[in-house]
Parts: sequence; C-alpha cells; structure tokens
Amino acid sequence: MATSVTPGGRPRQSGIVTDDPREGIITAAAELFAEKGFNATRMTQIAEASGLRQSSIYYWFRSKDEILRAIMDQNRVSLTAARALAERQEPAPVRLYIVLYQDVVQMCSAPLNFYDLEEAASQQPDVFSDFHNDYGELFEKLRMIIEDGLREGSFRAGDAGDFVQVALNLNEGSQYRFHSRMSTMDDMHRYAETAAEISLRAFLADPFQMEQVQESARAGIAGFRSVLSAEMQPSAAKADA
Amino acid sequence: MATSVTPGGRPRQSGIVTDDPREGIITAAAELFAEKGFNATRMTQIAEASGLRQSSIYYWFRSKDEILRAIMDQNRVSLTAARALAERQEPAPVRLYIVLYQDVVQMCSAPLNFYDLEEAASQQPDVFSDFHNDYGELFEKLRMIIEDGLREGSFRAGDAGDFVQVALNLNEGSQYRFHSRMSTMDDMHRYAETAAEISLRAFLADPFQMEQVQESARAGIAGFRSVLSAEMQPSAAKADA
DNA sequence: ATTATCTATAGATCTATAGATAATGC
DNA sequence: ATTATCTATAGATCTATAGATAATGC
Repeated sequence: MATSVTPGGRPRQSGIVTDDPREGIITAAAELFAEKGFNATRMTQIAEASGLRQSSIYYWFRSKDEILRAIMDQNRVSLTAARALAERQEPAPVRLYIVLYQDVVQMCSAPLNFYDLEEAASQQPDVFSDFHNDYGELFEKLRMIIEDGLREGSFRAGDAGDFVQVALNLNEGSQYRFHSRMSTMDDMHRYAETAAEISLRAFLADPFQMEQVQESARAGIAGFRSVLSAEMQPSAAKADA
Repeated sequence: MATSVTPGGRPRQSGIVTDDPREGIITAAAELFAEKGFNATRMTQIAEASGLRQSSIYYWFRSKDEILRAIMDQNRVSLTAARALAERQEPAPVRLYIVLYQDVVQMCSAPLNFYDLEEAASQQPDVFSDFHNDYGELFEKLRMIIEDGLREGSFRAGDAGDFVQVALNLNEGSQYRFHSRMSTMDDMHRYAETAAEISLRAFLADPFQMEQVQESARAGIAGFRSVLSAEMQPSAAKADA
C-alpha cells in the first residue's frame, strides 16, 4: 500500500517524480534531522527536500514523530554486534573492543543524534518503547562481557556497571561531537578505534596487552562485517503491511 | 538599578515579595532549564516559579536568551582550574587529573546542560562569543598539560589533540547523563573521580602509577578548593551597572 | 513621578486537517 | 473510483510588546 509505481494521483507542483515517495521523505528527513536536529527541522523543509508541499507529507505519515519512528526502524541500534558477541569464545577484551567500536561507528553514521532519539523516546514512551528496551539490552550485554573479563582476570577489579556506564558515556559524547561537526568516514573509523581503545586501556588488568587486543579485534571486525550486513539489511526488504 | 529594596511598584498578584526579583528569576529559570532544557522551558513557567506573570519577566530581561546569558555569567567554565594548573610544578598527570575532575564536577553541578549552552552559543555567536573562546582556551590548556606529560615521558606516545578530544567527549557525555537523570552530590563526585581516572589510565605511559597519581590529585584538589572558591565568587559581588 | 507589576493581545511560527483538484484505470 | 497531490486554513503555542494600574516617595 505504501510503495506504489505511479498508479495516478495529481502531479507534483515540483515536477519531481518518484517510485517511492515514502522512502524519499524518510531520506530527506533523515538528512535534515542529522543536520539540524529533530525539533529544529520543519515539515516544510522536509517537504521541500522531497519535492512535495508541506501538507502532502501527511498522506504518507500520520505525524512528524512517525517519520522519526520510520528512520529509527531502519537504524537498529548496535545491538546486532552485541548480541552476536556476548556469547562468543574470544577473550572478553576483544569482544568488548569490537562492540564499543561498532557502537561508535553505528551512532556516528546514523542519521539521528542519539540524544534526540532519547528525548523523543522519553516524551512518547509508547511509540518509542523499544528504544529503551534496546538500550537496556545493550547495557546488559556489555555488562556480561565485562563480567566474563573480570572472571578471566583480564580486566582490573571494579564495578562492571560503572565500567559500562563510563564506556557508554564516552561513546555517546563522541557521537554528539561527530553529529554537530561532520567529518569524513575515514576520520570516523579512526576515531571509533581511539574511543574503543581508551575504554579498553582503562579497564585492562594489563594495559600493555592493548596492542594484541586491538590486533585481534581488527581481525574480528573484518570477519564480522559479513554477519553484520546480513542481519542489518531488513530495511531494504520491508515495504507494506 | 537592577537590585531594589521595595521602592514601590504594583504588588504582585501572587503576593510573593522579594528583595531581588532579577535574582529570583535567574534561580527559577536555572532550575527549570536544568530540568527540561532551555528550549522546552516556557516563559510562563519561569514566571510562575518566580511568583510573577509571564510578561513581567520582560521588565527584568530583554529576552529569554538574556536569562540564559545571566545564568552563564554566574557559572564560568572550569577554566579557573585549568588556568591555575596549566603552569604549575606538579607532574602533568596529577594536573590533568585535577582539571578533568573539576570539569566534570563543574558541568554536572551547573544548572545548564553544556550542550544546550553550546547550541545557544552557535545560534547567537555575538551574544555568546565568550563561550567559544572559553572552550578553546580550556582545550589549549589541556593540550599544554598533555604535551608537558609527553615531554616528561609520563604519557604514552600519541597525539595530544586526540587525547584532549577524547577526554572532553567523555566529560561532556558524562554531564549529559547527569543532567538528564539527576542524582546525589556524592554520586557525582564519585563519578567525576571515575571519569578522570579512565582518561588518565588510558593516557599514562605506566598505568600502574594510577594510584599514586590519584592520591596526589586528591591532596591537590583539597588544597585547591580555597583558590577556586576565592576566584569563583564574583557572581555574588555583581549587582548593577 | 517613578517603579514594578498587571491584563490583553499582536505577531510569528508550526503542525495537522479539510476539502478541492488532477492524474490514472476501469 | 482511486490515488496522490494541491491550496487554504484552523488551531495550538509561544515570545514579546502596548498600555493600564497600583504601589511608593516627594
């Protein structure tokens, strides 16, 4: 019902023709949200960017929030990585590095500023309930990995929950920076490595093992991309209800 | 002109009497901004909280932004600590720890979410120009301390600018967390120590010296409070122009 | 006369709805 | 008849201004 291949309808004033108006709106909105933030983006701007008049957006989406919701669905949190890694055999530090790295990459390259999402989620708990669930699950998975590491003796003594909290605060602070002043993909990946490294150095029982950890993690990430991209693509496969 | 001791004027509908309405508005606004953020706080709410009608605020402040500005002036960034420590004799790691710790404490206990301030500053560069200046200066002072440490050999090799960036991202991500879910003063200080420790562990050439660094830093912070409170109180001394 | 408040409202801005209109396909 | 757009605008919300009003002090 959503996706249509030109069955009719009044032509657009702008002349722009599209296979999938819904998708076009999502793309345009995502870009604008990334640039200005959700609240500061106007429906008029989204409409203009997708070649429609303001009110025509409401033919495809019930509200501005529903657009946010749709974008969010396309950008599932870095849970995928965390789920897969939580129960793997590799040493805890390597698993932790991979998840933290992926988390930064995912948040930085997502169209939405994490804090904006969080705000929307707390203002409308019903519509965005899975946001909190996902966040909670990510937190728990990270905690599990850290507890594994504590048991193995690869992390220094400390409260696992505190470790998770600090690492996530660093990641979130990082994505905020990257969202407000954009830079290249390459810089982003470099930075994601730095951020993951910082957390790990701070947690490792023997920080001098950092290089080994990083090396294994890099290998892991490379071998992991296939798994991730396989699980992350349902956005392309979904259309109508 | 601002401060007045009841010289007349129409009585308030609320009955509430104040020595210094301006100050009352600032306090009420600060609390609301902290709770809901700047944009989500309404002039009506500020008015209600200070016992006035909405439009009466405009007798004391030209605009909502001017209230923000006034609050900001009372809460000078943690530059004070950075300035004082940048040129001290103590080892670089100790100085870095102290500044990072103070930075977290200051931002977490400030009425304003740092990111809100930053947004206001970038939307109105003229009114908030010193915000960017201060941020730049803090960044530079931190870089200097880290470069000192690199020269001394107390930090592992790396780009000083990257170190500063990561440490600040962690601190800012932390203050955001503390601003959205409030907790006790005690928790905050404990957390500030954790955050400073994380950055230091990640930067130290020999992470096993962390305990010594922390011990010296704690002593330094204690002996430092007098200096800080002496320099931080001009907010009390300022009244009219 | 001066000061500090009040009430009322202009004016700006934005989301969302109502109802008209211009295509297609039957 | 159905679909997808359009134009027009209601309705909500918020900041800021205009002008009236109620105190004080001279």
